[in-house]
Amino acid sequence: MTSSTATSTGSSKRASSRGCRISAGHTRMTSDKDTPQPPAEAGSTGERLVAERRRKLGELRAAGFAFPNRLRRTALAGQIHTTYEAHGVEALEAEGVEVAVGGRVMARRVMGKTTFLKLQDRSGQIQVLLQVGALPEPDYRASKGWDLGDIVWAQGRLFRTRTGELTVRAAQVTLLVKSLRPLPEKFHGLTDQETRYRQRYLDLIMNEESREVFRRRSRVVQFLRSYLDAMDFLEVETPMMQAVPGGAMARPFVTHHNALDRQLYLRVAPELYLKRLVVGGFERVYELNRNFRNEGISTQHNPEFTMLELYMAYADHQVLMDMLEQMLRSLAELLLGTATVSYQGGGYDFAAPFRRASIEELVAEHNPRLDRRQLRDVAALREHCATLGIAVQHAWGAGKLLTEIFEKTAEHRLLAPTYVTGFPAEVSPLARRSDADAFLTDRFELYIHGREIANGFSELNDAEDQAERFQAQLRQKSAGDEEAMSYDEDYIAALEHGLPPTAGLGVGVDRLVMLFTDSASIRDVLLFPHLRDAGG
RNA sequence: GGGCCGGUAGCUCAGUCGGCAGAGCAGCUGGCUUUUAACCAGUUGGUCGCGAGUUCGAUUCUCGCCCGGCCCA
Repeated sequence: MTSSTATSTGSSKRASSRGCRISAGHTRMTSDKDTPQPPAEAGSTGERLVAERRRKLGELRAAGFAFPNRLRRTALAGQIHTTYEAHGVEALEAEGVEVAVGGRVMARRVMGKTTFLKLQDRSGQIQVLLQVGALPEPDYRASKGWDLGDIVWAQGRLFRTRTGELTVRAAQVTLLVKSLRPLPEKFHGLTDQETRYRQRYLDLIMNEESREVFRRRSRVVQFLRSYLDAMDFLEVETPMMQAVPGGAMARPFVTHHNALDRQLYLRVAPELYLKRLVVGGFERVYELNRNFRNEGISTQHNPEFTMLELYMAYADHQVLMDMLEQMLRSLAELLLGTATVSYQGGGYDFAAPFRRASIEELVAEHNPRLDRRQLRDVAALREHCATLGIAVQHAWGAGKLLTEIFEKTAEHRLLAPTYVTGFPAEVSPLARRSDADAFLTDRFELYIHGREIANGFSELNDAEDQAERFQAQLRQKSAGDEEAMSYDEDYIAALEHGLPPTAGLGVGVDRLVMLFTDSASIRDVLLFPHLRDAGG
C-alpha cells in the first residue's frame, strides 16, 4: 500500500483530457484547422454532441474567439433579485438600471427574433432577454449557436416581462466560454448518486440542495474557528506524514519517502503533536484538518476525514463537555435558527442539557440479564459477549469487554445527544486515570443519533504511566491487534518535560455536517468522496 | 462481510413472458419578437455495466465479476 492509494481518484479519461490542455496553447489553432472533425454520422450520441460543439467552437475560433477575459460583472443574480424585488414595471422603467451579468446558460428559449437565456452565477439565476433590434445584429445571430452550459456575459437594463420576471434586456452580449459537453437534463437534473459523487461539478451546477450542503459545511467550519479564536485558541498545523503513527487506535496508510529512504505514515490523528505544543507553552491549540484511517469505506466512513482537535491547559474533561455542549447549541441556532436539529426523521433538542451517563450505567441499562455487580468480571463479561455474538479475543480484559458490549448494545440507541463517560483505562491509552477509580479514565464521548460525534478526555500527563500504557499497546499489537498504538519515545520525552494539566477534544466534522445538513451519507458532505474505480 | 434493489441514448426513464431497442429532454433542420420544463413540424443518435453459459437466436434466462444505493453485521 502506498500513499497514492489515499489520493488516487482520477480516471484515465480525466487524465488524458488534462494532457490535452497542457499542449493546447501551442497546437490548438493548427490542429483545429488540420484535423477534420469526425463525420456527423459517426459515433454515439455523446460523441456527436461533443463533436457538434467542437465544430461550433472551431467556427468561433476562425472568427477570432479566444476565451475572452476582460468583461466584468457589475451585479450578481441574487443581488439583483434582492434589490429590485419590490420594483414594478414603471419603477424599473423610471430608474433605468444598467447591469452587467455573467454566468452559465441553464435555460435557453429561442423564439425566432427573441431569445430568453437563464444565467446562473454563484448567487442564483437571472433571466436575460436577447432581442433583434435591442442588440447588434451579428451578436443576435451568433447567439443562435449557443448551447446550454455555455458561459455568457450580458449588459443591459432591467425590466419586468409580461409574466413579471425580472430580466436583463441585453444591449451587449458575449460568449465567454464554449462548453463542449452537454449538461444533464434540465427538468430532472442529475439524480444518479454515483455520477453526483464522481462528477461533483455537475452535481453543483445542477442541484441547489447540493450547493447548500457545502455552503453550510463551510459555515460550520468557520463557526468552529471563530468560536475557538474568540477563546484565545491558536490554530496550528502539525505533520500529516508521521514517522510513528499515533493518537488513535486505527490502521494507518503507509507511504515512502524516497530521499530519506524510509517509511512514513499518514496520520491517524494529530493528538500527540498537539500535546507536544502544549508542553511547549501553547496552552490552547486546535487543528482542523484531515486524518487518514486505513479501514473500509461506507456511508459512515471515508478514508480521509476532517477532525477538529483542540487542547486546553488548566482544564479537565468536564470543562470541555460544558464547552462542546454550548458550542453545538450556538451552532444549531446559527445554522438553523433554532436549537432543534431535524435529522433523518428525528428531532433533537440541543437546548435541553445533554444526558450524561457512564458506560457501566448504559451497559447495565441495555443488558438487563447482566448482573450489575459483574460489570468488571472478565468471566461474566466473556460469557455475556458469547450470548451477544461478539468474537472475544484472549487478551481482552474487563475494560475492553465492557466497551464491546456497550458498542454492540447501547451505542446505536443513543439518539438524543448523550455524553457517555467513565471509559475504561484499557481502551483509553492516552487519557488520565480517574482519581476515584483507577479502572476508569476521565473521558467522555458524545453520541447523537447513535453515532459518535466527539471524544474527549483529561489528558494523561504522567509520563511514566503513559510509557506503561504504550507498552500495553505494544503487547496488544503483538497479540494481533492491528489498530493498537505504537510506542512513541519522542512523545514520552516531551511528557517528561511536563505537560500541564490539560483536557483534549476531537470532533468529527464530517459527522457534524451530516447532522446539520440532514445528510444520510458521509459522501453527501464530502465534495470528492473516495469511491472505488468506476466499473465497466 | 451478508441480504435486497439498481446499472438501457449525453441526461431522466420506459420496455422486451427469448425474435429488427422506445419516449421526453438535449442535439440537428425549418418556423416563431415577452418565454417559464416555451411551442409547432421533421430528424440523427445504442458496447442494453463487463465476461462466460444455455439457445437457431440473449438486452431479456443462468452463473461469475465490476460499480452504486438501501438494510444488517
